[in-house]
Amino acid sequence: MSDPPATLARMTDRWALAPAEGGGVDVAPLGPDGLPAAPVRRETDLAEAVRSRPGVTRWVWRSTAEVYPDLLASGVRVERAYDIEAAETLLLGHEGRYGEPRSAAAALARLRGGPVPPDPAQRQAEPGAQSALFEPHGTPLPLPDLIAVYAGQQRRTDATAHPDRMRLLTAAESAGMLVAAEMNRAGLPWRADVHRAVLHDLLGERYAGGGGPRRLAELADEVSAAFGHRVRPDLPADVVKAFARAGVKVTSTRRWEIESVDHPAVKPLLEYKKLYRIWVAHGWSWLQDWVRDGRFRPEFLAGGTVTGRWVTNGGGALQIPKIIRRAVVADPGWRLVVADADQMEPRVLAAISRDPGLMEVAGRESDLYQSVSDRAFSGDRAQAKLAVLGAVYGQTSGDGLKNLAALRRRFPKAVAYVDEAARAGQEGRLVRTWLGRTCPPAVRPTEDATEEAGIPPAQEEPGPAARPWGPEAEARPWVPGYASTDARARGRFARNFVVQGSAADWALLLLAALRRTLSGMAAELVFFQHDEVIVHCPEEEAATVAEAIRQSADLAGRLTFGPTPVRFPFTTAVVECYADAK
DNA sequence: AGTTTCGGCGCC
DNA sequence: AAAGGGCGCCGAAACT
Repeated sequence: MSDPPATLARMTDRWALAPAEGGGVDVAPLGPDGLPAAPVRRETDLAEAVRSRPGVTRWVWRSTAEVYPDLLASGVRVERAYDIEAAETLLLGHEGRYGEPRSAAAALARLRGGPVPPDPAQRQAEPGAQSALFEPHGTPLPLPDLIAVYAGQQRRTDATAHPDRMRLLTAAESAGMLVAAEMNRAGLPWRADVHRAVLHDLLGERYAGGGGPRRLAELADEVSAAFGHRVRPDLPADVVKAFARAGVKVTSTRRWEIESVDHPAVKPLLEYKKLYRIWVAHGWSWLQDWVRDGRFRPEFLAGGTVTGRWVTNGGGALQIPKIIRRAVVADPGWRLVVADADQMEPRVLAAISRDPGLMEVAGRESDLYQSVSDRAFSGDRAQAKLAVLGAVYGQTSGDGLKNLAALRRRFPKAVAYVDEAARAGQEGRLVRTWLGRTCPPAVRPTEDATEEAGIPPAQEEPGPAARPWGPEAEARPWVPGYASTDARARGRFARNFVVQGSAADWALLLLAALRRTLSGMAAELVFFQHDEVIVHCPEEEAATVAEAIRQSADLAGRLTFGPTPVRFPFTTAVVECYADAK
């Protein structure tokens, strides 16, 4: 290594990086304007290029998923990154251009005025899924082109209503992608033997009658006996028919509907459904598929949803049943620090709406739902919680409405905030999180579906009134009133979006802060689920980690929402087993 | 026979 | 009592 790179690294903290053909890598330092401060250098080894420049505080690259796993495999971590394609997705959304191709190559084409290439991965996505997912190894760009896109993004960021927030958002999303890649590498400690013991305890021997577990076979027999004839409890149609023969009308076999039925088959049936679920979703074959060498390795995808929440690929990592968490056990001498944000959504609502009453309540660390109920629900905590969640989710009937009225009297600005989001969503206007992540005004069908339905590829404004979309739009033309269900659904989506999405903004900042604090330690982030993190660390680091989480939460609150009295307390447990955390 | 959708339920 | 947001996963059913 010659020494100019190291020198430059001290002068300028941002460098751009792009893998080059033949396993090499191009790097260049960036000036304050986002343009190269020195000529592009071709180097032979990606990891060495990064490792030899410890002074770089932010690496600008096309795609974290393209570059970072290789770096981690070489034992190299970076302090910060800027993910150009993640930023492009956020910027396009903010500009009301959801659905335009988001690749760096597309961004370059828009910059240069050439034909815009479609995103290859987008075509395969689910209709309307709007996944932020990209093939990690999409079209690479030469570094000078990539830098041009980056500089353009800086200008577009500056042009937003709140450039500081947008910068924070792109930085936070990029940090999330670093964390996700690191968590994917670490894996969640998982004791297969404990998992098997739990399964045996619940389900009996793996192979018994009919090839399934013994306990399921027994329960199926009990269900059949209760009906007086053979019924397969895993077939909804079978069960509905059996109830009908017994003189009980049910329209589905959903738990809440079956629960109220008075019939001897109900009890074994519900038990069967509970255990069947464990068996198919987290049973022996799941264990075989997803757990290796004492680790469960799902693939975390930051920015996998439009609200900014993450998703996982494989193994249902964000839906691990409580009972199965028994198998998540720290390594010998290590601990799990499990931290769960307390009443995150109403606290976020307080922070974004600036409702004086709700901010005051959320300014305390004590149970927020209890405080709300003391003020508006005569101490009935359960009602208060339902009312708050109903306001956030857009409940439209039942006791929720009555409770919503009570909530509105005491916390008018908070309810007005989500009401306005819902109205904007219904009317097809843009709705944003606090940091500027933008809700798609309407979900657009894929190009294929659009062509089939004879709908022109949407260029037009979303329209003053929400219009139906997709194949059924042709079959059922929109008339006022008729499609209100769709418009209302979009209203509910938008209502929830501002809260869930702003909460996701905050959670990303939390992760970023926590990651930085942990960087010199043996501790590793191993799990993240919306408002909950797990850090795996040596026993002696546990107290430090717990404190780091608390401080990171405070910092994230201040960074995300600016000066606010709202607090974001965590319930933190230091345990050997995840199941013991609650 | 292979692919997509549905039903139900797990998590937040 | 019964219902509102976001996801993923599985087998069965429905389809091509």
